[in-house]
Amino acid sequence: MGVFMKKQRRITKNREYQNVFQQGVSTASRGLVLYQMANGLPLNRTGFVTSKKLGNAVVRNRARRLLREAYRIYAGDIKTGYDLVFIARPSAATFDFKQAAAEMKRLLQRGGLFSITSIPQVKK
RNA sequence: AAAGCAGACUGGGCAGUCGCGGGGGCUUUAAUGCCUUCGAGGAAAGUCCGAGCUCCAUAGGGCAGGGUGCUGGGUAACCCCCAGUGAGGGUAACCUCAAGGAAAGUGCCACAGAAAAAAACCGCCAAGUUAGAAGUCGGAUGUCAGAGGUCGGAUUUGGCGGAAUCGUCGAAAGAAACGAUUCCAAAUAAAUCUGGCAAACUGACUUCUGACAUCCGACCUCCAGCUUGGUAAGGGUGCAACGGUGCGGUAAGAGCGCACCAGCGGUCAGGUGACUGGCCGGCUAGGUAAACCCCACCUGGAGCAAGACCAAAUAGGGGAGAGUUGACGCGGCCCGCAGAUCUCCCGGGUUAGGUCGCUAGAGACGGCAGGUAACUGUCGUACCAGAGAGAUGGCUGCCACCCCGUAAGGGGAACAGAACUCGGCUUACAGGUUUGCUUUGUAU
Repeated sequence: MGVFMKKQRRITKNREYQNVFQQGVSTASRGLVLYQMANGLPLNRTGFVTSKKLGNAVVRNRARRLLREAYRIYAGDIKTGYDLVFIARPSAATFDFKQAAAEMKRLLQRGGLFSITSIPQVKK
C-alpha cells in the first residue's frame, strides 16, 4: 500500500506532461480534469497540477495534498500501465477531502480505469 | 474602574491510525523491505535596502551616473538599530519628521494682487500750479441813512484838485511814488475892503461815520484737478508682501530712537558632538534644494537558472606565445584589460539530464561580565527542514476558544507555505496572554 506515492510513481518531467496533454484522453468534472494515457510500463504514474488560478501557495498546496490522499484510496483498484494527470479547476480550491474523493471516483469510473474485479468503495 | 500610550509573547492541545521528504542503522550487488530520528513562519510574503558567496581583470584610475544627508554610538554592512539634539503635535504617557547649504550662482513662486524681491495701486504728507468757494483786511466807484458844515462881489495869502514839461524809476512800453517849473481851475478857508433886508423850507455842494452792492488787490482757510518729491504706518490680494508688539518721534512716515521678542554675527561657559545658556554688537537677511546646483561621505556589474564537475548525443572550440589593427567584448564613456591573424598544445562548449553548490551558521538557547541602550565578550548546552512538477498531509476521537440555541445540538477559527544563506525594512493578521506608564473618576 505504501508504495503508490513514491517518486517512481510520479510524473516529473515537463516533456512527459506535454505528452499526456497532447496524446492522452481527457475527462472533466466540475472541480477536476483527468488526462490519461497508456505508458507501456508495469506501473501507474500520476501528476497533480494546481495552477495559480486556484489561489495563493497555501491553497495550491492544500488542493494538491487532498488530491494525493484521494488518489491513495483508489490506487490499488486501478488498471496498471497508465499515466494519469489530475488538474484542479478553480472551484476545487474550497474542496474538503470527501468532495475531492467523490469527484475523483467519478472521473476514474468515466475513464474506465477501475479493474473489472474491483468494487470501488470509499474507504474509511 | 474607564479611556489611552509604549513594548513583549502566543498563533489551538492530546491521542490513535494511514501516508510523504531528508539523515542514520540493518538486510541486499542494487532495487525493495524493516527500525529509528528530524521535518514551515512571525511574517516563510513583498523582493525594498545591506552583506556573505560565485563568475566577470586582481575589481584598478578618471569622468559621468546613482545613493546617503542633525549628532554620537552599534554592526560584516546598511536607506537598519540604539541613545541624544532640534522642530511640530498631544492635557499626558508618548508620537511624527527626506532634519546639510538659500549673504556661490541660476531658475521658479500658479490664481489673485500695484508689486513675488530689493515693490508705491489706493491711501498719508510736502512743494508747485490751475480753477473755484467762504472769510478777513485795504482801496476805488455808486446808492442809501445819520450827524455836521457852507451858500453876493473884489483883492491878497494859503491851497484841495487837474494838465503839461523836466529830473528820479524802467531795456522799452510805461508808471505816477517823490522833487522842480509853468498854466488852468478854484468847492472852500482866513484876513481886509465892499454890496445886500436877507430868513426858512427845499435844493445844491462838501466833510465825517455806518450799512449795502459791484470791482480790484493782499492774506488765510477749504475743496477739486495736474506735476514733482517723500512715505512700507494703514487698506486690499495671497501659503507667503521686505522682522513682530508697544512707547517716543515725524510734514507724513520709517530700527529714525528705545524696551521686550524673533533672527543674525561675535564672544564666554557647559557638552565628544548636534546643541544649550549668558553677555556684547550692528540693526534685518522672503520662500523653494523629494528645482538645477554646491558641499561631505559611500558606490564596478550580474546573480544559485550564480557557478563547478560528470554523462550521452550532435558537432562546434579552448589554452599558451608572438602580434598589425584596435573591429567585436569586459560596466554608460575614456584609460586599461582583453583581443582579428599566425604557431604550438589541449581536449572543451551547448542541452533545466545527473552530482556538487546545499545547509555548523556574522546561527540558536541558557548563564555570567561590560554598556543607559543597540550591542559586545566569554562559558556551557544541543545539532535544529533541505524539496527539485517541488515533502511537512488525510481520517477519527476527546478537550480548550468564539457564535447561535432553554437544551439536545449546529456552525466557526486569522494572515499565510521554506527554495543559496544571513541582517534589516515594509506590508498582512481572528483570537488570546502579559509588562510598564499616562489621564480622568471612585473609595480609603
